[in-house]
Amino acid sequence: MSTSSRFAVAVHVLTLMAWADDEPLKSEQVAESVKTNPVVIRRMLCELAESKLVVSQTGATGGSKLARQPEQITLLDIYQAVESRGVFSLHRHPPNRHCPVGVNIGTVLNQVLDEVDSAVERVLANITIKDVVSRLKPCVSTAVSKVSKRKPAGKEQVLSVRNY
Amino acid sequence: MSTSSRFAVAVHVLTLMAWADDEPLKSEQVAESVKTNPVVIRRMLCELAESKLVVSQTGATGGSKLARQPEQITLLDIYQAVESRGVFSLHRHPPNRHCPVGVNIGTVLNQVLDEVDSAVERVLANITIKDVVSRLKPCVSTAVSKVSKRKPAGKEQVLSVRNY
DNA sequence: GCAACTGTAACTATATTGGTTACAGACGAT
DNA sequence: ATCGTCTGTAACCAATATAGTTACAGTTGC
Repeated sequence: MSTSSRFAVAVHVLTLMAWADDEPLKSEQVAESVKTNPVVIRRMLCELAESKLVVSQTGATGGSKLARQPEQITLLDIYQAVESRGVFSLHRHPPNRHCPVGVNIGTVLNQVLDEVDSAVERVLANITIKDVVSRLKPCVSTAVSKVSKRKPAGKEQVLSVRNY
Repeated sequence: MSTSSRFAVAVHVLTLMAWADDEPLKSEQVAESVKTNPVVIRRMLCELAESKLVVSQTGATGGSKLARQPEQITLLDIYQAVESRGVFSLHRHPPNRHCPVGVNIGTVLNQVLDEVDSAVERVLANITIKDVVSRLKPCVSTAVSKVSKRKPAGKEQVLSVRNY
């Protein structure tokens, strides 16, 4: 699966706005944090605006901010706004209609893929942008303050294979 | 997300083999059902063989068949064999390390993506190739036999938006 | 030995995403 | 009113991933 980073970037963008706390952000500023081109950000902001997750203002002193409170925006909202398709796809071209498996495998696969999508959506529906900001803050406090309030790191927490 | 059809095709292939019931299938035959090139199938069969899901024999009268019973092969096995990466990706390039959000959003996103992957895996782990074959058979019986044994279709079952 | 397979490399074609340039239109400041 | 600074959007290019194709060496049964 060649997954896109659209969801990751969208969460990043909305988190920035929650962080900025109602102060409108310019696409330039957002792009700087995401390290990409402002146009890429504006494109994504348009999609997010269509889904009523952000509001933008044109003109000088313009910018974008959240359309709702951070606790009222779930990751599912974001996922549906920027990831058009489900987690998996079916065959690029339909299989052989004259094969008993080929003619019906699509139906069964669709059932499976729907189950998978539902599972994904259940997870994402339970996390809000406010949650993301909360999860972010402990990291930031250790990064910013000299005297960390966190427990002095017993076992190093390995988060994931996925890395930058 | 540009999802690949690798998982769908792999399930299709293993379902064919379960259907064939221990009779080795040639890549040519499989390709005909999937409607693709035999080499594409052989490539996939190599991956599936590495994960010990199928066994192949070279030479004349060669072919491939399941390495285990259909009820001992889960869709998770297949998923892990052919889809290297998780459901989502992080940013293509790491975000700005000098931004409090940018520097730590990856950590939080990894947590979320791990939760999503786990949810997907829980679903797939509970479906075997035997289940797929079972789900397939009612469709085939209606397609093949003139007199369907199924209830005379009250409400048409809408399965999914996803279609061929 | 021969015919029919698999395994695999090398290449092309296609699709999707991300990045870039360019510019029209909105809007606040002066 | 016009000017500078934004957004919105089109058009295009680059990078990447997958699928499809051709070709051929190696294996195996007859």
